[in-house]
Amino acid sequence: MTSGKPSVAPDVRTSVVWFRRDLRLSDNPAWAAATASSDRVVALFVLDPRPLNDAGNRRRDVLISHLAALDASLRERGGALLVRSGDPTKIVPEVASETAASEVHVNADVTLYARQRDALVKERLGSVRLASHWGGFFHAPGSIRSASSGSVHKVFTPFWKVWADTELAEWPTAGNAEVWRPTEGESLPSTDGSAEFVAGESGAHDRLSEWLEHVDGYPDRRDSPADELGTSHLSADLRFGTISARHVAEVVGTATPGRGAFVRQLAWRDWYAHLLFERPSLARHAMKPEMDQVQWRVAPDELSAWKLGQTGYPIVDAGMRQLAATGWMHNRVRMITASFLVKDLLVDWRLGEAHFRRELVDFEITQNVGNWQWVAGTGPDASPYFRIFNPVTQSRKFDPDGEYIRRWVPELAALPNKALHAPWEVGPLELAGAGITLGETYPEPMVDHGVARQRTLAAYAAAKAQ
DNA sequence: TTTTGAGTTGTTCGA
DNA sequence: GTCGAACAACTCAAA
Repeated sequence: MTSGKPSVAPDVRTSVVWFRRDLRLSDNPAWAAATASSDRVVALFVLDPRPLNDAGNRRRDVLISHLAALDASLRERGGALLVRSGDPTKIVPEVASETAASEVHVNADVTLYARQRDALVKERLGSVRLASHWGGFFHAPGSIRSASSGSVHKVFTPFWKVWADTELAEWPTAGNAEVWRPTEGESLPSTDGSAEFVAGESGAHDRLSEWLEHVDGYPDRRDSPADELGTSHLSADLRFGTISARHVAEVVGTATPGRGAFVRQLAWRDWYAHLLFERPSLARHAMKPEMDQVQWRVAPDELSAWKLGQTGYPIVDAGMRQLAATGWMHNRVRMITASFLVKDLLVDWRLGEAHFRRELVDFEITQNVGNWQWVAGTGPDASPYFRIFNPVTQSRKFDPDGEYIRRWVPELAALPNKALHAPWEVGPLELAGAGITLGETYPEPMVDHGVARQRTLAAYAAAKAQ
């Protein structure tokens, strides 16, 4: 042993658990395996500037809050979280060496960046074993395959049938290793303290309990953006791994139609992870090459108006403002706003994906890319390209009382429901009665939907003809 | 190998 | 107001 390392009794077996997006101790295969196979474990988190730079401040703050909660849980067990900043491919082997660890345990991630990073860490660890587990999904990426092709299903429904019929892989059971922090490490960066939620896995479990009281209403309420209890609000917890998808699915079960419908959505989450794991190119490219040939419009001002919630279509603006204000947007409205960017403005879906990537607290690349490609009609089992959402029809159907629009576009609040979804359709007198002047207090619609629709159909048809 | 059935979330048009 | 067809044919999965 070289000098400078802490002297460690040779019969003490040490493991490092390198946390990434699995910020929990229960139901965590990497943590369980390490605590079962070792005498003591070091809990490490590396603040890696590269993915952090992709994140907006809000997601960064949520991450830090969850890390603080993880640290608190570890302190209850007599240890603490070791935090280091920098390049994990250097830091992880350093920590393994400093602690004389014989194993490093991780839960794997599907992204290309994560896979290349982990491969390099494995190489640099030398004789220290990198033990990789899957903890973030119900079924591990790559484990569900089509019987006929041997690869991932290209259509969701057959994937889902196999997914539901496949027995769960067994996860390791946790042991009693001591939680050890060898050095003080760095302290966590500060947040602006505005996060008004209970962080960590206890918060996540509370949110699941709350959801269990409403999940039976899911099929009827999931599409109402004004309804705070219509969806689970668990997306960010799944993304940070403060709760496991497997635990959620097992607790919810399939005993009622609402429960079955909700668990089916977790299968969608697994499917997009399977797809991106098998085909990393989906992060940037359409499933079929010709769909990459759509001549997208270059329209920075229109993209900017969309981001700001100033398109003149109230439901679109409500959604974009909810995103800007909270880092979250209701699923139905994600579809409407995304469809508006791609199919009304004919702007490249990747630009919308990049905006959501920065803004969403629950951003996860597999889900973001999968869903944007679904809306754009470019991905596997996507919406057909000629299916173009009408933002006014969607608004009247899913926000009939205008509650969601009034919440996020308050300058329109005085309009009666009949006029709220398409204010340009009513006369200036009625607008004036509500204190509105189009083009001044609220924008004129950026595009005529009928015209935009024809433009998009033509652009996609031209791409397909190539 | 061939056949058959099926496919998240829609919109528009005309009878 | 309600209904069915067209959108556009295609690919995938499994028997």
